[in-house]
Amino acid sequence: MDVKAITNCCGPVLATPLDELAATELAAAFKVIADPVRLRLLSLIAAAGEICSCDLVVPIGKSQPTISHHMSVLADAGLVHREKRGKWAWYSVAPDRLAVLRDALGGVPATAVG
Amino acid sequence: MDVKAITNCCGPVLATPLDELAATELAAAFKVIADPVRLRLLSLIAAAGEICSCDLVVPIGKSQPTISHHMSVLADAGLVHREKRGKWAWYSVAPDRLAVLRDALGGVPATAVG
DNA sequence: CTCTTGTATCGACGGTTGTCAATATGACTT
DNA sequence: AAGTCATATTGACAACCGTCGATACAAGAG
Repeated sequence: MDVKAITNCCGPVLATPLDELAATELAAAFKVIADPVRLRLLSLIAAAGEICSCDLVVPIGKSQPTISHHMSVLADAGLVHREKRGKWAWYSVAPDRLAVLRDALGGVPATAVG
Repeated sequence: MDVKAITNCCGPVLATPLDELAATELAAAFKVIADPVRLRLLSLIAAAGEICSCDLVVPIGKSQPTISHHMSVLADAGLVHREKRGKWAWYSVAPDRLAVLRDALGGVPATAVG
């Protein structure tokens, strides 16, 4: 998917007028989570705290290359951490990156609370 | 895009194990806002409070059919309200629908706070 | 070093999506 | 009724994305 790391590029959508660049960047970030397999992967990993890639293929029900592909997308976006231990790849979620997307949807800013 | 109305289908992604159906539904909802033009349309409409469709074509810089298409996607998802007055179509945002998506991204659950 | 095993990459295919030109629809005006 | 203007729909095309089989890469075991 040619994914870039999710950054806190812009204020809340409903509060800030988005220029073309910011909108493109934010849309690309939302595309990362706009996929059922990746959403299930995220919730699986979050539920386990930390999980081996080998334990993802069966519950998701997709081929190993497909899982690997989606995990690369999530990792490139910074939504999960990847740590290789021997032959295995262990993943954990990066909740702060998800929070960036949540903050873009209005609501309470992460730090700049008055 | 064959869009369905965004509903509060599932708990926070990082808290709830998503089954296949819920994940598909949530992913479809995120796909609606995973587009730069639609994000800019949302922020434009939010900034104006209420805006005529005729005032969207020029600032976005896309053809009239393209704008109309994106507005239909947003309206079908329930993210904007459409009101026809004579020849014109007036749009306003539905912040509660965006909030559904925000709540799915973890953070504070809407009601079930301990 | 060779074999096995877990993971990543490559190449290809099918379905989806954003875009526009052309056209249809619907509403007001004269 | 005919004309005009704003919006919606249709059809077509190019680009993109998810998927898988085949294969390459990497790390431990024997």
